[in-house]
Amino acid sequence: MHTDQPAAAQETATPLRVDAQRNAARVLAAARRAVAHHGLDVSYHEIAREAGVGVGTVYRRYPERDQLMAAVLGDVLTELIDTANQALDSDDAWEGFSLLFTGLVLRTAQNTGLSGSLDQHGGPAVAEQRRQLLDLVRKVIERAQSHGRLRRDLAWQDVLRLTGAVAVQGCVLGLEADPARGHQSVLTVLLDGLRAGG
Amino acid sequence: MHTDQPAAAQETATPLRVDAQRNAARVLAAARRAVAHHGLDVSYHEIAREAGVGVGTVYRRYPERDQLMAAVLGDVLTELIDTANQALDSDDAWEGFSLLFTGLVLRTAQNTGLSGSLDQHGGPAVAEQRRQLLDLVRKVIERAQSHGRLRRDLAWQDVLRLTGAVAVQGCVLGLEADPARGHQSVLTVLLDGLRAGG
Amino acid sequence: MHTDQPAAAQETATPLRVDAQRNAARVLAAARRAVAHHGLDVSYHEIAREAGVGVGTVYRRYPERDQLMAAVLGDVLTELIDTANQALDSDDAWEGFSLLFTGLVLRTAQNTGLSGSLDQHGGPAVAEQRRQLLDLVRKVIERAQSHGRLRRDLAWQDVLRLTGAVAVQGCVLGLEADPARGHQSVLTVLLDGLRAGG
Amino acid sequence: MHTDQPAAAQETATPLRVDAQRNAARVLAAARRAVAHHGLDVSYHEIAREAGVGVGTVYRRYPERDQLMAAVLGDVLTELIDTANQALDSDDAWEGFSLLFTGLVLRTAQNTGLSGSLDQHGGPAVAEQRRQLLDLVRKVIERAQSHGRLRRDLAWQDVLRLTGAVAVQGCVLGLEADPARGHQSVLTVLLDGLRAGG
DNA sequence: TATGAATGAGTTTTCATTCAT
DNA sequence: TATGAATGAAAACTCATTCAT
Repeated sequence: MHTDQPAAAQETATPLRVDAQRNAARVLAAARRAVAHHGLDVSYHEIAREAGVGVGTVYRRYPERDQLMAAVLGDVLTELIDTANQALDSDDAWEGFSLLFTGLVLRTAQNTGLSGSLDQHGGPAVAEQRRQLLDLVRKVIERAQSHGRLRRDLAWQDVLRLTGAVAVQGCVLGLEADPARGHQSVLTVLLDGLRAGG
Repeated sequence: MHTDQPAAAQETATPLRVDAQRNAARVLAAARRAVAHHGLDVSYHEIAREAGVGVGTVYRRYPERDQLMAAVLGDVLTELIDTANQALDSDDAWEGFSLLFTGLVLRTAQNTGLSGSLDQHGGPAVAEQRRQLLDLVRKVIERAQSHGRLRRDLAWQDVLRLTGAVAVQGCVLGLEADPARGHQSVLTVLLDGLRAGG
Repeated sequence: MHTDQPAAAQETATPLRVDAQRNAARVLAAARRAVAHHGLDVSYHEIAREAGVGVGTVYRRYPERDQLMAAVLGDVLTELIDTANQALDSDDAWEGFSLLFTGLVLRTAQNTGLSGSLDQHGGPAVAEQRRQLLDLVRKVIERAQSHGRLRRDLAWQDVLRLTGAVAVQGCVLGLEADPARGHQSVLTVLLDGLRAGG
Repeated sequence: MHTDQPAAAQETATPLRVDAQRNAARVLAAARRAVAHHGLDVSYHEIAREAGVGVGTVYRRYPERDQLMAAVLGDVLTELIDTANQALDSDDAWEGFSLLFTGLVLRTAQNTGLSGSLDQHGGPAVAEQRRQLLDLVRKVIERAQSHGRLRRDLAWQDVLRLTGAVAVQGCVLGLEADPARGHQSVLTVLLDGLRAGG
């Protein structure tokens, strides 16, 4: 959980800030959980209840809904960027790719629909993170392709699209979700389908 | 679009029904479009506007929101059952499977989230259709597996889970949707990953 | 039940009229029952159901709600005018008065709230009936007073006001209605209170 | 007007409640007025307008219509119970009775129809108040009867029934209401009719 | 600064009235 | 002429957002 602690220039701030900081973190965490459970349309009341604070507190921290969602997304992106960097550091191009791909699939599954409306809004910070992540992803993919480990008949965007594979599992058919097994088998098929010579 | 025209034996029924029938079909079609565009939470007013009728008409037909959603789902299921039957009729087990799988993926993409709440509600008719479709799907999958065309290390439910693959494309990364290409490349990878010996 | 058979100049009307006439009577009777049960705000749908016809039929007969209520009131007034005439024919002034008063009380009890809005609307026919009845009532009351049988410290309007005595029995206290006994004891007290020398 | 100020031991309660308390009282008072004017079917918007608050506030206080009506009735009952207690304290049995009876008649006139649906609903608090009031009323009546001041040929329930006497004045005849005189003359007759030896 | 009561726009729902059949 | 489906205005109700405490 990465809170958006802006800069390091507030040493002399009021001591109250300790409380505030704790609350901010609580709200963000609650928001991630709430979004995961109820989707993008969670009410502020729901988030407030989840965080154990009043609605007003959530509004004080995030006056605009976009800001809150951007924070949630930013939190996810930060984690993904970490993963992508690790992937790029990996000696084996395929291993790196599959590590990243797995991460993307899993995060996506938890944050269905998130970002939809954040394409336009969401602020420059998130946009920058997104650009950064996409750049890393492209590099990981192209490295795997140039090493002959990842099929080349796909644009890197197509690979990214497969990321949503487990987002809504058999939704129309009302298949009961089985996260544990489900994700694994789905990933196996996807990676087999993506591997060069597959 | 399959309207719920009960039986074909009502030539002598009240003439009133002509209008009603037309409207019922219009409402259902509008509901499908509205749900596809605006998600499960479309307002009745939106559906009415889309159908070109008054709100009251939608309410007369579907006093409970669940009933309406069940009808929409039922409509989708009917189409899928048709596809599944065709798939089973196909001489080639793999061809049949890929036909059905493609259909499932595409329908799922259009109806993300639908059915979620219909597991509980939705009525026995929808439940029956669901059971029927799942049975067909299982048969198509097992036939392809027994013919050695579909990898055997997957339960049929896992195959079904892959169905959601294109539901939310690269959602967390806010990749612009490119339906035309997107679906095709995703399907290629999925089918390659699923084919026996993949 | 007195239907509003307008004039006698329709001997050559279409034979369909038999049906219509029957329906008109049914609707009026249903309206009286419906008003008695549900109050002045009964829905046309309720009346139609009670009458066993479609709503449209009720509307054809009474396009305006006032017309329907006026018809119901007219029906009641006709009966009361009959009673008032009998009262005036009675040899004994007190007996006549108490006969009429009893009738008024009982009718009123069944038609609570009726007429409220008909003061303004309701049409000239009802207004005429009302004038006629009030005139008769006044005569009956004044005769009883001049005969020394009815207390003289009351205006005839005050007597009329007592008519509502049983309209809403102990309404605020939610006393279960006991029509049979209730009306009788209430009437006894009222008549005792009204009798000269009471 | 008795607001439901629970106890008098909350001096140290949250200061928030000051506003809320004021609004609660305002809403209840407005509801009484609104019900008196427009009947039991007043819309929540009307009550809100009358109270000078938003609809939401009325809903927050009374999520169910029954609750609101129960509160209104409870308010009336509280007043009547006060009156009944005073009546019982009176030295003169007849004076006490007529005081209470007058109060009942007047309140009833203002709250016609109220309570009807509250027989079933309304909650245990209202039921208890009702029981309490009925008990007091019975006592007042029986005391007046045992003192030979109130006619004995009436059950106490019959006396109560006379309470509705002015609820709907001359309703069927559309007599213009004249509250000032009307109530007085009606009461005179009723009390004369009720007095022992009347 | 945190709280949750208040607000009112927007949605859901009902039902009086019209009108095609 | 009778019917009841369709209509849409108005009532009931929810909930995102504000703001007094």
